[in-house]
Amino acid sequence: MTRGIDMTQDAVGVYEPAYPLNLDATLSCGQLFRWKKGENTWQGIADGRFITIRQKENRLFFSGCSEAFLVSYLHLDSDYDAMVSGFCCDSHISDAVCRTGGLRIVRQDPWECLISYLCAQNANIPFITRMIENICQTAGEPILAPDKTVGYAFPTPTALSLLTLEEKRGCTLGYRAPYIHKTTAAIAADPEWANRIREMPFEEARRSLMTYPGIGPKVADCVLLFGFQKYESFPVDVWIRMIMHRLYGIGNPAVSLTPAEYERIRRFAQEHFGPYAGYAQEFLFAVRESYTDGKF
DNA sequence: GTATACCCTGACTA
DNA sequence: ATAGTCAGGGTAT
Repeated sequence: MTRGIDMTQDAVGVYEPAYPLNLDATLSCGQLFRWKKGENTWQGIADGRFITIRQKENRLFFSGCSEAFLVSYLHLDSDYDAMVSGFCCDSHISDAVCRTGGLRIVRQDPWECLISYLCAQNANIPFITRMIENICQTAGEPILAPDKTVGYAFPTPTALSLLTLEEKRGCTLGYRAPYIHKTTAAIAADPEWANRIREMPFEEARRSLMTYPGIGPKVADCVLLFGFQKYESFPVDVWIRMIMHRLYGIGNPAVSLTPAEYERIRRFAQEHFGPYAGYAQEFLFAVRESYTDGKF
């Protein structure tokens, strides 16, 4: 601003993170669904704006957002080494951290995060991406990128609540459509929902999220971790269960993931890794391909 | 409390 | 080519 440059629009900014960051790992690890990588540059829509980010050595070249937003979004305002050393309590997790150094849990918008992970149940990443894109095109505001291509912001709760159930089904949401329909209606009528949950202790926030239709333990844990920065959250999917069994002998991947089983695994992880268990989970997930050979 | 069928789509197999 | 199978999280019974 001081030099007449509008850093909130398409001017380019440069930022040198004070703590380690691996942008590729951060944006491609499956926590986000609206970023794609071009030549060397990541493009995405967040906070209702087109944003580009490129990492070169220890510098970030970005456009479309303020430096303050970038730092907050990528969680670059916290001491990485202090955080990571808190849960690097054994050789398995230390190995995963070394192999994916600089992975960050992005601060997502709670509302977008909640709907995204409601879509994510019983789906893979390409499918989830399609569902979210359909939602944005159907109910989101169009956004013109600097290169004149048109994208769509994630819709507000009100905008999404105005779609009929059938219009939501048209977004290839399948049986998730009624869940999203009801949950959206509840949230559109209750603007304070996120502030309330943010203030709650972890278990209470978790129970509160699980009262919304279609939100069970897994989706709730993802929303707490990615949308509310409750880093003790430890979402357990089939990958994490398999890894936890292999590395720590906890749980039994041969049977279906029952609620009791889910509970056992997450309690163990929260106890074992501590207040940043969710970060440990992301590192383990990031190296999951190492454990695909053989069966358990 | 716990097990099971079902919801829907896409990817894979026969 | 097309039918059948399966993965995946939440819910109702």
